[in-house]
Order: sequence, then structure tokens, then C-alpha cells
Amino acid sequence: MAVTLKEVAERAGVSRSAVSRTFTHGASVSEKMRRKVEKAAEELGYSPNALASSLTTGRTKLIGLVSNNFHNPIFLQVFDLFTRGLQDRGLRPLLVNLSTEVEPENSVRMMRQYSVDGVVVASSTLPPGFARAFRDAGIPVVHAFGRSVSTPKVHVVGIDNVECGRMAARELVARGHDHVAFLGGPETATSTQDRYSGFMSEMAAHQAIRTTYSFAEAYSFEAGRHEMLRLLKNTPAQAYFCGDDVLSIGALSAIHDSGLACPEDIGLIGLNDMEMSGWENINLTTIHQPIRQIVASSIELMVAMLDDPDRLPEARIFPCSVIERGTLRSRKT
Amino acid sequence: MAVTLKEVAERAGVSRSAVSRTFTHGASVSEKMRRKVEKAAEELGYSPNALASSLTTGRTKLIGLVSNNFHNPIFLQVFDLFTRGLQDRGLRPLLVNLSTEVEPENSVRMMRQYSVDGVVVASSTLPPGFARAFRDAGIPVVHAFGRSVSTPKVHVVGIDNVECGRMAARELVARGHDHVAFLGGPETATSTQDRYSGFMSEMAAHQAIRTTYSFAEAYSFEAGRHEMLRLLKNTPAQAYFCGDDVLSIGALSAIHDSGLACPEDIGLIGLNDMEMSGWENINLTTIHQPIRQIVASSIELMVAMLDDPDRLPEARIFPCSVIERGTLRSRKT
DNA sequence: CGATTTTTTGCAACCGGTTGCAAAATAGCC
DNA sequence: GGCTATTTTGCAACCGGTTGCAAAAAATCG
Repeated sequence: MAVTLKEVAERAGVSRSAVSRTFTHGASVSEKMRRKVEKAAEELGYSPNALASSLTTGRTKLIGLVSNNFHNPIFLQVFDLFTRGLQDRGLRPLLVNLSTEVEPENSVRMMRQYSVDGVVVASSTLPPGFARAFRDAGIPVVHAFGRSVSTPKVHVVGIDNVECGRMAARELVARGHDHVAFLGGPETATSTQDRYSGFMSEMAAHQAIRTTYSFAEAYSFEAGRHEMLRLLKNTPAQAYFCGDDVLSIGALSAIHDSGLACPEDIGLIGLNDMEMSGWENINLTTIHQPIRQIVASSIELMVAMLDDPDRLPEARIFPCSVIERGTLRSRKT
Repeated sequence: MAVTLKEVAERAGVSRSAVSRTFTHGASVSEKMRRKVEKAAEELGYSPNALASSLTTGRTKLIGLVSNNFHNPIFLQVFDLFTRGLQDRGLRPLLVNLSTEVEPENSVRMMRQYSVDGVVVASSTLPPGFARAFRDAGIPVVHAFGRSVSTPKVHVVGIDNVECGRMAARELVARGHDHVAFLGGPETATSTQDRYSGFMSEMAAHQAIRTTYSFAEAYSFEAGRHEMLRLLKNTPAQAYFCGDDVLSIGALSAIHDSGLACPEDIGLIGLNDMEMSGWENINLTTIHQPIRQIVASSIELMVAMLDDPDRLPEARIFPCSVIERGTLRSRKT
């Protein structure tokens, strides 16, 4: 079915090398030859087999895009940005869905079988060791939305979740509440752990303020709603820092459903600033995470690594900022 | 870096063919040989190069997953289901983001360069000709969420959008309204066109009911909100069939924002039944589209085509059903 | 045990390209 | 035009595997 280089060569009456050269950037061919070959190729509808050439060149232009976040709407945007950005640079994303898998072995093997040029791990829940497994296998890797560490073993691009936790705590403190809480995502997620520890460390400086915490089962609407309903049965806090926006929106629904008002009865601050959070019927106060920049920077880093695989690993941390909307108020004194 | 078959052969002291055979399913090797080879492979950390073997076998196990829907949250679920389903069958999704592209040429070329075994087009907006271009290039193709036609030229799996339009119209009629409307997605999308024509054809049987229509610029919250705000400036209809749920939710926000109530002042029915539509603070009446089944069936069809590429193209149409929630009421008589 | 059948193994060619090297062709120069 | 420097081209080997075929080894049988 597919037209091969050999057929083009025969048709053009030239050697196979000549055809190969006209299609490889940077090779030298005379104008006359190029025209002859291109004519034959055109007539036959030839386009070179990228995988065959990868055998000798050692580059497939395939980039593994591995993620376990297929339930959080912000990741649709993340995939959109990644696929577009990679395509624009002539790279092709090979998508890997980890679902519940947390061990890297399978993915590493698969990525090696397909000789990907590099791997982008896009996840805010996987531990640093996951990405490291790719590096150990000799595959260039960037962990987007990964945990920020001071001595990175692999490239990490993301935010400082600990600092975000602190930032959220400061917001709640500033509102004059005397009982605040952290409603986290799954306890196993690195982002949850970091946001929790940041939140708690900041609150430690305010002993007068009662601080409680709990965790939802997942970063999902249902989990947030479920956990908030549970909390409302006892004595809820006056304001919550929720693990992320989806969780917040779930919590919000629980609050409304219980006949309470937000922010009047219970305040909320989320994290991510997903599109939906700005919708008028949600209007969530949240911490903005610069997703576009994180993705763009991850791709940049990936491209740089393809040129220089031994590049020293770096952590790129982007700042977050509070977006004030309608779910957090100052306590009446 | 990577260990090759040759090295394993040398280490095990056997021929390259022997190694190849132990790793290809269905080839005959003695137990003794297999053990020897596996031991050597284990020690060296060998795993076969899938792309090299594809050269001779003609199969890459790569499936192109091409879509232009990277903004509608239901497609995150679609990607989740597709990637999991393909992976479970040993296939790997190569993701292609068309963004605004509507011509198939580029994608076809790219898919041929990477010798994908097949292509799944996942889009409710692209015309049938798009998928056909892959078939014409000799690549097995399934169009998921595609337009249903009576004489399919390629495999199509989805719903009957015309019927959905009629179904929505019947719901509005049954509520006793005397002015109803269609608020569609982009006019160029096949799903919009079909839902529109179904809606209108049903309404044609009810001349007494005033029927109007308009189109939003995209299947997005913003577009729905914007269009509804525009409509509210004049005399709005009593109830709207919105192109899809995202659009509906945008419209809902516009209604609330204008100090009106839904369903008291204006009724809404959407389409898709996305997770969010069931959230308490949205609670959208909508038409359910069986996404899981559509994806599962598309994958099934794809796998069947890999065995028999000349399989007669078929259209698989799944039924939709109305999910009654809180955004549509009967008109007080 | 030897003859015959069946299974296992290695050789060598091939898949669709790329690339170092040397020969052939062209260009540059006096 | 003849000579040298440069460019263009083809040959052949290679990338990492698979596979038809025939030789070698093992199994079966009288």
C-alpha cells in the first residue's frame, strides 16, 4: 500500500540515497536532482516512513505524555496545551493513561519499546520517584506540575504547593476567623501533602485560631461534596482551604444543599482558578496556578533536553496569586 | 544505551533469530532455549524495539486519536475511556490535536508517516469527509461521535442528532410553551446542524407554537452565556434547547445574572448529561448521550478492523434519553 | 539400532530508511 | 583546454528487528 523510497528512486531513475537526501533536512542535493525526485515522489504520493528513519537516526520525535489526571477538567486544558505545543515543534505526543497505576515500571518499559525521545509526566499527585525512573532508564524527562524540591534530580516545572498552603492560610487569617480548616485531596497526592504542610505551618503561628483538617477521597466534585456534607454534620469551621477548585465546587454544592450560604455561613478558597471557577453561579475565590506558563516552560525544557540530554536538572517554580471572588468574606467583628 | 537483540543473542550464545522467536508470540522455541534467552535478556535489561519490528510485521500497534474537542469537559472523559480501552488491548494512542484545522490532509500524512495501524476520529463537529480521507489513504478508521448517515462510507459510532433535536422539541412542546427556541453551537458543526434540523422538523408540526433559533460561536460556557445575554435583551423564548450542556450552563449563568429564574422565567434543556449537569447547583435537565458505550463500541470496531481491514463500514447508533432535572417546568395554564 | 518424521535452530535476505566513503561530475582557475 | 578543488552521486553497510528455508537435532517407531 504505502509507497517506499525505493519505488521513488526507481521512478526517478536515481539511487535510493538521492531520494533519502532530498527528504532529509540539511543534506546536499543539486537542484536538478531535487526536482527530479520531488516530481517522482509527488506522482507516487510518497511520504517518508518516520519510524524506519528513526532506526538509524535514533530519533522518533515521539514524546510520551504520561498522566493520571483524567478526571480534573483543568487537565483537558493541560492536554490541549501540551499537544498543541508539541505538535508546533514537530513532536508527537504518545498518550499514556496511568489510571490507578503508581509504579513507573510499565510505563518505562513501554516508552522504551516505542523509543520515545522524551517523556513528560503531567501530574500533581505522583511522587518525584516516578519521573526519576525515566531518567534512570536514560529517557529525558520533565515532570510538569510535580513537587518542587530544592535539589531536583529531574526537571520539574510547577508551583510551590507549600507556599500555596501558606498563602491560603494567610488569607483566612486575614479575614479574622477563629476556626479555619484544610479540606485536602487524597492524602497520597504530593500536592495535597505539600498544601497541607504549608497551611499548617502558617497556622502554627496563630495558636489562637482553631485549625482542623480532613481529606477527601479524590480531587473530584463528588468527593468534595461528600466530605463537606460529613463535616457539616458536626461543627464546621468558618472557612476552608480546599485542595483544589473541583473539590471546592463540590463543597460549595454541599453547603448550599444544607441550607447554608457561602460566604456568609462558611467561606471557601480553592486552588487552580479553573475556567469554571469564574462562572457567575460559582464565583469561587481561589489561588491561580499559571497553567499556560507551566506547560510552555515544560515543553521548552523538553526541547532543550533533546539537544542536550545531560543538561543539569532544574526546578522551575512559578508564582501563584489569590483571585478574590465571592466565596470568602471578612468576619463581622 | 538501549540493549539490542544482537547483544542478547551473543550473551546467550545463540542466533539472533532465536532471541527474536522467544519474544514473538506464537513462534516455536524449545524450553531450554527460551530459558537461556530469557536469562540473558533479564540480565541485560532487554526489551524489544517495537518500531523496528513494525518494519517487518507491518503493525505498529499505534492508533491515531484525532480530535478537535479540547475545550468541552466531556472530552476529558472521552480521552480517558479511549486511552484506557486502547491500552488494555495493547494499543497505544497517538494524540492529534486539530485545534482549528478542518482539512484532513496534514493529519493523514502524519498518520502515514508514523504508520499507525488505525485512526479514531473523535469529534462531533467534523464532517464525514474528514474520516473518509483516512480510509482513502488506506488507513482503518472509526469516526466516534460522528454524523450518522444511512449509507456510511466509514465506520461511525454515535447518536442520531436529528432524533435528539426532535426529542428535545417534544419535551418543550409537552410543557405547553407557546414560544420555544433552539440555541445551537457553531453552525458549522455537523452535530449543531443535525440537532437544529431535528428540532425544526418536529416543531413544524406545531405551527401554533412560535419557534425561533440562533447559534453560539462555540460549544463553550462563554459562548452560551454571551448568546443568552443577547437574547435576553429582546423578547426571549419561554424555553430553550441548547446545543449541549456546556452551552446550557453558560446560558443558565446569563439567566441568573439577569435577575431571572430558571425554570420559572426561562426553561432549559441541554444535551450530553455531563457529570457537572447533575451537580446540585446546576441541576440541568438534559438529554443523556451514552458516552461509555460509544467509546467502547468504537474501540471494538477498531480492533475488528485491524483483523479485517475490508470489513464493510457500519453505522452504530445508540439511543439517547431525557434526564429530567430542574431546569424545565410545565407552563402554568 | 537405523530409518523416518517432527521440531528446533541458524543463515541470510528483507523491512524502509540513513550515512561514510570513494568515484564521478562539475566548478574554478590560470 | 588542462589541472585542481569542490560538489554531487551511488555503493554498500548498517539501524533492530522478522521470517522463509534448509540443515541439524530430537523424537517416534518398527
